[in-house]
Amino acid sequence: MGIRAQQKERTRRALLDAAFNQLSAERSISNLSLREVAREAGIAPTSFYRHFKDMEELGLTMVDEGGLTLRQLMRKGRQRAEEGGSVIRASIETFMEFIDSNPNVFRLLLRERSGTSAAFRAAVTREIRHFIDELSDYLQTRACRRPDLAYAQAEALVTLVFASGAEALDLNKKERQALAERLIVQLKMIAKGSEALQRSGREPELENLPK
Amino acid sequence: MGIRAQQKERTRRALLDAAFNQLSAERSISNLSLREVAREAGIAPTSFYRHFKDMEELGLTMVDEGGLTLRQLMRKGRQRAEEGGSVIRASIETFMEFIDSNPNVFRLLLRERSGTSAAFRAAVTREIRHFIDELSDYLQTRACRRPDLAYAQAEALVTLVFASGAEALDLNKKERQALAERLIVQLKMIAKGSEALQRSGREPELENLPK
DNA sequence: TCTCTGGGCGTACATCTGTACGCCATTTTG
DNA sequence: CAAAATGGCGTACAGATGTACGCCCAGAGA
Repeated sequence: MGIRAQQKERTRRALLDAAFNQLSAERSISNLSLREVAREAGIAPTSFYRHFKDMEELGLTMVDEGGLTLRQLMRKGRQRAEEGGSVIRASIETFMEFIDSNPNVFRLLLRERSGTSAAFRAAVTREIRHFIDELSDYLQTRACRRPDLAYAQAEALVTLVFASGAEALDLNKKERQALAERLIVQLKMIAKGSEALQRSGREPELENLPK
Repeated sequence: MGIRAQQKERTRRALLDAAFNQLSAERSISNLSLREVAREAGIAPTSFYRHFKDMEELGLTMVDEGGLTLRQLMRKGRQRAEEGGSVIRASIETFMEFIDSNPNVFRLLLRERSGTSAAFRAAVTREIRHFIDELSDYLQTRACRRPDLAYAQAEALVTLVFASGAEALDLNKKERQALAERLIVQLKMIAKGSEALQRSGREPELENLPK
């Protein structure tokens, strides 16, 4: 890569890093200012346009990167889990660690999911659907769930875990512990309930089974 | 009430109405401007301060009113339900009607729950906890759940219903239908799972029962 | 080597924001 | 009836924001 393109990529990163850096509990993408981001990145405000057309474009990139970060982390967590232990429990732990170590990235996803930009909302929704789909596949192959049940179950699991993560953001350690335990109970409910529904739904179809 | 206080209350309402009016899918509380709200309410910008110290204070009032609206509606829905039919199903229907007829109020609650103001987040969380508590009581008295199970179950139900509502905002009628059916399945899972957990948890304590 | 491209800069401008200050007019209070 | 209180207004200001325009100069390409 040319020396020119290299430098360009560098300042682009600087912009993204500056933007991520300015996120906090009190500051979301929509109240970032072009000028302030440029300032922290060490370039003139007008130079911003050499890299992004808009703050909206910057934001979309951030959402994508945030989603990617989370997805990669979960992939690792799943690997770690398959070396022994419950995949679901390992996933939750990984997810909670993510929230703990990247709270602002999680806040980003959380907020933009219901934010004022349809493009952002769609991007986050897409990201979450990835999770649901992967989990749904897992439930189909490992727990032998019917596709529709698997999807509904996966969606419920992800929804509850995500909501717990959101709530955890404002809690202290002790309260988080209680929250986590409640979450486990809720996931168990879903697991047991799904099992029950699967059984009750299967019998009428027995006569139609192949072989 | 004095003629003076009456007029004051009127413009206060005008401010709140103007603010609610400016909410939309693309516009949240945090991008309302004092000047614009005052303009739509028909008063000078500086007169705003005669009613609210801040836009923050206006916002908090809006959150409270939004929560109240929802709570009142759900109360009505529950009454309607007790005249026959499943309370849970009726609650869901009422909730979905609320989202359908007051989408911006729902968006308000949804957004501020993860917004940038701790006070707003707390207010919405308080509002949601009302629901959970009421539902939890219902489950304890009507379905004889243990308190901890009842609370976990109620929380899960509310979380899922709320999440479905949020998702519904961006969907067309057909997609909403599929979403609603999935939601029913998920709520059934939780009901059955909770039942199972209650049974499995009760037996070891049988010998300690009074009487 | 010479030319061209493009990242970065500074200046400049129009627009919007919140809000401090002081005045007026009417209601309320004494 | 006089005095105080108060909702509302207009003016004014300082600061911030996005962005149009034009210049410069280092690297890319011929």
